[in-house]
This record gives sequence, C-alpha cells and structure tokens, in this order.
Amino acid sequence: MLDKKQKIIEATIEQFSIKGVENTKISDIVRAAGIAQGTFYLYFPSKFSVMPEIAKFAVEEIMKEIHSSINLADDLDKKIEDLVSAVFRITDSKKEIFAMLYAGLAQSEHLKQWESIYSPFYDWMCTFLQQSSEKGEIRENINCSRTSRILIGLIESTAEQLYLYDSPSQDEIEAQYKELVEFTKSALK
Amino acid sequence: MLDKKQKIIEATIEQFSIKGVENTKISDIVRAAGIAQGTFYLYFPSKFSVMPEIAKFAVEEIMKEIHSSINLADDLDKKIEDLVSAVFRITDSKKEIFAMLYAGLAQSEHLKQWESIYSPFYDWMCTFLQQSSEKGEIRENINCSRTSRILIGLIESTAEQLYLYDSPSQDEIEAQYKELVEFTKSALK
Amino acid sequence: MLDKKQKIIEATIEQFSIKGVENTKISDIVRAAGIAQGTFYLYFPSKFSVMPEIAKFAVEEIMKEIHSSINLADDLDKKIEDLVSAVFRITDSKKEIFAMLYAGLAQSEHLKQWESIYSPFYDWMCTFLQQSSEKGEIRENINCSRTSRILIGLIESTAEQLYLYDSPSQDEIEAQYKELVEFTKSALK
Amino acid sequence: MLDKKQKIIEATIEQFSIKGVENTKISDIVRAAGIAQGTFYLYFPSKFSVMPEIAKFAVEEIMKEIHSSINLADDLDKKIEDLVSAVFRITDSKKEIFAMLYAGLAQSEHLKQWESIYSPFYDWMCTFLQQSSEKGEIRENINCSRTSRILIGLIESTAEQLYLYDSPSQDEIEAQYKELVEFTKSALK
DNA sequence: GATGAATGAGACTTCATTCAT
DNA sequence: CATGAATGAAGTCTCATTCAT
Repeated sequence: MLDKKQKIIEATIEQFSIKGVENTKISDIVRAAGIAQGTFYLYFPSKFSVMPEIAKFAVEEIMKEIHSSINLADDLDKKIEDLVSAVFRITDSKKEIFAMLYAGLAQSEHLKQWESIYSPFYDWMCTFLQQSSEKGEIRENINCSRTSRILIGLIESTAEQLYLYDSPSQDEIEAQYKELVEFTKSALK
Repeated sequence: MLDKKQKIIEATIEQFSIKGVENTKISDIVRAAGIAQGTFYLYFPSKFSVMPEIAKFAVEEIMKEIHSSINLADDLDKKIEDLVSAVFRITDSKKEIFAMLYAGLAQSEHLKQWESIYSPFYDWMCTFLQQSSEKGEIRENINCSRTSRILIGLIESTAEQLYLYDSPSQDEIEAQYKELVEFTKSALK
Repeated sequence: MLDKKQKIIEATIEQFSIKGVENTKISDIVRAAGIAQGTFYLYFPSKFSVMPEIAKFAVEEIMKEIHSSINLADDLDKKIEDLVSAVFRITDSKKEIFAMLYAGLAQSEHLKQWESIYSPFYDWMCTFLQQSSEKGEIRENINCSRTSRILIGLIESTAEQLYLYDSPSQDEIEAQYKELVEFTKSALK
Repeated sequence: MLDKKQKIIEATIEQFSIKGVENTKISDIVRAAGIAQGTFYLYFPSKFSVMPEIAKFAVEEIMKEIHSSINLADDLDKKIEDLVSAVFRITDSKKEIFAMLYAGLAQSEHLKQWESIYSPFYDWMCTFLQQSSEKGEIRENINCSRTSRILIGLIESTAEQLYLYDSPSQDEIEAQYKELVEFTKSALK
C-alpha cells in the first residue's frame, strides 16, 4: 500500500530533521512510522534512498510558497521583494530539511536526480524572467535559463547562511534581506 | 610529533575526498597515513574533529588562489572576471573537498566554527568592495560586510551547481561564467 | 491441487540445483513455481521437507537409466560395463541434484528415509547379483544384499569424484571408467 | 596470534560436529572458543572458510590412523584387513566431522581444495599399491593412481553407509566388514 | 609516544512465517 | 484454496575504541 510508503517518507523527514541523516537509524524511522522493521525494506533499500522523495517534498513546499506569495502581474521590484521573502520564509520554516538535503545530496549517488527534482523551481524562475524581459523590466542580455540558476543560488545561499549557519537577530535578518533585494534588483536591471 | 598530526590531516582529506565522510573509516585514514590505529586517537577524538582542519586548509587554498589571481589595482570589471574565474577554478580542482565540507558542515556541531574559518575570505571580499566603493566603481548603497557574504554565496553556489551537481560541457561552463560575470557587474553597479 | 505440489517440487529441484540448498529461499522457489509465498506452506512445512521428494525423483531417474541401459540377459562383463556407464551418465547429467542430495542428506533429519528411498536401486542390484550368482558368473561367497551396497557405493563414489569434485578431461574419464570396470569385474569374480 | 586461530578451528570442529554446519552460528563458535565475536572475523571471513582447515585436520587424523595401523611389510590380505578396519574406526570416531565435510564440500566453492587436501591419502594408497604390485601380490593391469581413488571411495563409502546413515548392530558391521574385505581382496587380485 | 590485536555494542538486513482478504 | 503484504526474530558483520606491550 502507498499508505505505508507515505508513512515512511513522513517519518523519515521527521527523524532526519530531528537527528540528522547520519544519526538516524532505520529503527528510528520505523518506530516513528509505526511499522515493522522489515516493512521499511519493502519500499526502500536504504535510508538514503528516501532522500529523493524528501527533496521532491521540499521543492513542492517551495513552489507552494512561491505561488501563494508572488503575483506575476506586480511590478518587478515588488516581485523581487516577494520572491526573496518567500525563499527566506520557507528556508526558515524548513531549515532542518534543507540542511539535511544539502548534506545528503552532496554525498550520495542521487545527485543527478537533483537537477530534475529542482526543475519546477528553475522553470518557474525562467518564466518569471521571461515575462519581465518582455515587459522590458530587466536587462536585455539576460539568458533566462542561465540566470534562473544563478538567481536561485544567490537567494538560497543567502538564506542558508542566515538560517542554517548563523543564528542572527531579527534586525540582522532584515538588514540582510534589504541588502539582497537591492543586490538582486541591481543585478537584473 | 606534529608530523603525525599533519599526516593524519592529509590522509583524512584524501580519504574523505575519495570515499566521502561517512564511508571513511578510521582504519582507512590510518592506513593512508601509515600509522597505527591507536595513534589516531592521540591527536583527534573522532574523524569529524578533523573537519575544521580540513576547512582551514580549504579556505587557505581559496585565499591562495584569490591572491594570486586578482590584482586589486585593476579596474572593477577585470577584478570581477578574475574573481569569478578564480572561484570556478578552485571549486573545480577541489570539488571533492568542497562537497565534503558541505556535507560535513551541514550536519555537525562544528557549524559555528565555519563562520570564523571562512572569515579570511569574507574579510578580503569586504576590503575589495570597500576599495571599489572608494574609487566610486560600485553602487553607493552597498554595505560591504553584508554584500561580501551575498557575493561569495552567489559565486560559490553557481560554481557548485556547475562542478558538483552537473557535469556540463566546457562551452556550457563558459556560457554560465559569462552570464554570472554580467550578473555580478550589474549587481554591483 | 497436485498440480501446484508438482510445480513446487520441480521449482525446488531447479533452484536447489542452481543455488544449492542453503542459498535457496522460499521466495526463490515460489517465484520459480509461479505461485504465491503462502501457497508453499499449504504443501510443505519447509524447504527441507521437499528433499525426500527430490530424492525419490533422483532414484527414479537412476532406475530409468539402469533399466534402459542394462539387459539382464547379457553376460556379466557386458552388464558391468553397462552398469558403470549408466551410473556415470546419470551422475554427469544430474550432478547438481546429487551434490545437493549429498549435502542435504548428510545434515538433515531425513537421513533415515534415505534407506527406503534408495531401496529400489539396492533391490535391483541384489537381483542382478543373484541372477549372476545362479549362472555361476560371480564368486560364491558373495552376499547379494551386502555386496549390492558395496557395489553401488563403489561406482557412485568414483562417479562423484569425477563429476562433482574434479573437472577431468574426457580421456581421463574414460581411463577411470576402464579402471573401475576392471576393478569391479575382478571384485565380483 | 596463531593461538586464537587454533582456538577458532577447534571450536568450529566442535560446534559443527554437535550442531551441524548450518545450525552453527558464529556466536556459537566464539562462545566455545572463548573469544569475542569480532575476533572471529580477524581470522576467517565466514564459518565456511574454516572448512578447509577442518578437512586438513580430518585427513591428518586419517593418516595417523593409517600409519599406526598398517605395517607395509605384512602380506596383502593382512594389510587390506588393517586398512579397512582403520577406515572403519576413524569414520566411526569422527563421524560428525566426516558428515560435516561431505555436506560442506558438496556445496561450497572449496571443492577444488579437496583434491589437494586429500592427496596425502591418495599418495599413500598409491605407494601401497605400487609396493604390492612389485611384490606381485596384485593384478598386473592396475594403475595405482587411478585405483587408489577407486579404493578409497570404495572403503569410505561403505564405512559412511554404516556409520553415518544407518545405525547397524555390531554383528551387522562385522558382516559388512568381512564382505568388504573379501570384495577388496578379490578386486585387487 | 606508538602500536595493533582484541573487543563487543549495535546497526543492518534477511527471510520464514502468518493471516486478513 | 490461494494470495502476498506485513511482520519481527535472529544472525551477520562492522568498526570505533581500548589497553597491554
């Protein structure tokens, strides 16, 4: 049943978030999922192979946040502000998952899947840039596909620095938010 | 003897790079270092505690590359081009170490040290921005401390996408390089 | 249905032959038999309990080969030659089954059944010796029941040495065949 | 230390003899040997890999019995009687080891080693036949190398039938002993 | 300081067996 | 009768850590 698989995925996200990937035992996952030890292996060959499912979940969360936060009809400045704050918000609320994905992706053989899992975000960003380009809101020499990756890397890396590595004050976060918004606006114009 | 400690660090970098952090056993490290199993524990309490030493090494490598590649007397455009290509070069040549640090940092208790280990790069970047600011080469509303982090995140995340996750063609790399250089120039001006 | 039982026996012979008894799982058997996991237990309580059925099958194969190869009306020398070559042939063609039975019998609780399963061969051999005795073709002090066991052990052990343990050339096999035939003739006369 | 290795071999023989190969767990062996679980793996990768050491031991036991039982200066009949009774005696006293070796050898990848492990017995038997041949005690058309294998197979298979598979009376054993002695004398003359 | 054989806790994984459908 | 998802007991094996030399 897919019910059990879903339970495993949820329990894995939970346990990975709490304990980290390496400190999570299969026994932790199955206990959290309320299933038998052997059942885990009916669905996944190892805890690492749950990773892509978690990544999918994370990207879905990102996209939900993006879609609900950004109105493509707004002007560029507004959209940039909304975009940055959406990424900040999701990074903050799911920081364990993102930390975990970074750790897991950097080490596993699932790296290649990352590209395709992330593509909804890349695609959305590309569309975003294209529309802005058509409206003449951004530089003309922007390749939307290439810049979408650069832009996502820019915003996420800043968010990660803030929420994963440091524990900055709210003021600090806001200041960095503004600095990044200005940086991004300037970069695109 | 510091000789042995140095051997351990080098062997750990080597083994972590080849096998990844989690798949490296103490026995792998001591074999590579040519020392006895017990000797490791005279210098480090665990393989994870070698991590900060490796991070230090990585940042030293970055700074060497930066210093040898960038002439602060050059004009801004030239310096941006040199900066991006220096980060690309070092990311490519030490990609295993960076992947490893990413994985290791995101999970360990050594996260807090990251900030101080990375500070030479942040400091250099801040100085770089300040000089450019004084010469009027960049926007006036740039806070050099904040933007140094943003800028490093921007360039490194793009380099990582290219060298760690994808295996792009040389043409692709160059195109992305140019896109990033334009993006950065525009962001700073 | 007996259909399913037969399928299980055949699949078990196949799997035991390929993988050996210990390395064969119930899941291998049911997969090969095209039935469900639970169905196996409707017919057999364990994989070992299929063993006697396999032994029966093996003895039937031996007897078929014997009956089709030996004409009791022939003279003794001819019959000995035919007997040895029949056992050689069957050992070669069913070597995996014999190796398996050897391994399985030596360890299981089904050892006692061996005697009764093998009795058709012992009985045939006893009759063979008795007829030869009546015709005065063999020594007088032969007890046909005892010697039948000795004789079967002799021929089978030689065949097993050749086909199970070594991988000898055809020449080697023929030479050993002739040596055994002479040995046997001399033993019986 | 070889001390530990020897302990493991002895404990393995003991446990295999008592429980059979498949029912013996590594934990049984290490408990019997008085060592830690992990220590076993310093010397052997699996319980099966102890098998060749056991086979060596078994052949040594056979050779000891043979050497102490047979006087090559005796006449042929006496030597055959002594040979058969020596093999009967050793098979009886080490029946568990022989049963175990049969089971183990028939299934493992160590089959090829069997030939070389058994060679002392083959060699001795070959010499035995050669001496008898020189004295004119046996048939002239005997190839001592080939017949040594046949002869060993003959005597051992009879002994195994008696001691491993059946549980015959002492009278029965003696009767079979005599039958085999006559059979062998006749075969060689 | 250095060694490396020995330890043993504990995680992984398998797979015979069950039982609700 | 037949099914096959689920179970969980049990065994394997690893590997960080110790400590006598």
